[in-house]
Amino acid sequence: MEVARKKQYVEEEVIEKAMYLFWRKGYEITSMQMLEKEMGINKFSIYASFENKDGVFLESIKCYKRKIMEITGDLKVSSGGVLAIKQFFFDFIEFSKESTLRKGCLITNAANELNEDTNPKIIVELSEFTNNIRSLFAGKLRQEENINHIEIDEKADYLVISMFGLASASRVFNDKQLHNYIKNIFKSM
Amino acid sequence: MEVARKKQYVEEEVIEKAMYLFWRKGYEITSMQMLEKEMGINKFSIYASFENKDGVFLESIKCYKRKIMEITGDLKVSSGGVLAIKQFFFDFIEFSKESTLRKGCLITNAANELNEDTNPKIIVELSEFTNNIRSLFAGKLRQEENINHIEIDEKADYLVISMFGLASASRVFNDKQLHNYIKNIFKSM
DNA sequence: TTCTATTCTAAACAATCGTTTAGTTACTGA
DNA sequence: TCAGTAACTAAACGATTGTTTAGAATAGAA
Repeated sequence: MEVARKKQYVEEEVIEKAMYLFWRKGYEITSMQMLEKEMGINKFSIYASFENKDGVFLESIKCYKRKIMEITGDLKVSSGGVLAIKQFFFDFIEFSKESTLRKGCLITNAANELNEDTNPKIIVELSEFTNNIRSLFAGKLRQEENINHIEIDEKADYLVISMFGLASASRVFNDKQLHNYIKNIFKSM
Repeated sequence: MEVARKKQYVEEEVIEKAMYLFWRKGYEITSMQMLEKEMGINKFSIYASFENKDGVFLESIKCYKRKIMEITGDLKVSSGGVLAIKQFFFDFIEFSKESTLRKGCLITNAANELNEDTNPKIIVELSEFTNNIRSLFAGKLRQEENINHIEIDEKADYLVISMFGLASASRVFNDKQLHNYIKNIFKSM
């Protein structure tokens, strides 16, 4: 492929802007027109770089995953067991904050928009995300001394669903309620 | 107002059909064209009875509330304290079942679709629903003997958010995971 | 039966949806 | 310097969005 005119944008940069738009508005409401304005590039360029709307969304999910991994980065190396997970929960709801309105979690929001016509590629991306979080939690739980190994999978599942619920609830409930919720999640752990 | 030609449909009946469509598809995806087909009446009749799309959705939410009240009806009269709430959680996820696909909760789904342009009337309807559930749970908790009265509000809040999370999670996780989740919710109660 | 009020059908409305394309601009290798 | 190629702008595509409207059908009152 020969070199001609250079791209006037960096794909990693414009997809981050798209990601935040999808996050705030949701998949359905977000239109190509809005993406055009938010990403600061022409529709032609969007289609050239990402194929179509679903392509932009898929890359947005991957971008979101990278952001989450920045938070969970500490989680992987540090010790702390269950308490480290609890701290991640607090970090996670702070991460979803935007002025007064909460955006929840891009993944959770997308999961709640699912229907029988949803692009299978998107479904795969979503379930991969929950699998990653699950094994991350399971790894942390194994640091605990007094834990039955059979219980680890169950507890990890419980924590993943709790986090899913927390993300969803964070769109409607206030800080005090959410902190109280986290406190209760870990009461039985 | 004089009587002329009679309505060929019952509003309570067609709104129930609309409610199930919104529940399955979500607010944004559901179009007037789809509503026309599902409700079995012409667009003109829909607008005559419910003003506009938001009007149909608002009535659908009220219809959904009535359905939920049928489940919680037992909850109000019977005793059983926390255990009664737990049973309601199980009933609730069964209620959201539809063949293999789960529809979650109409209210929760709508809450997850919220953005800064959402019709305020819809937001009011949603928060009223959570308030009703909260006071229902608080009433049940007061049946428990060994409970601090200051704790009741906190625990009721915790249960409401857990139910919200359960509804949201039920769209992605399987029966076994959800039952495990419910078990863990009540472990600390 | 005739008049009038209401509900029906069906077509049309402007606006927007996701996507494509024609034509211009900008860069590079020869 | 200039031909070749990729990226740009901007307009257009058909389909569908929520909403409205013109005209036919139907009912009860006079």
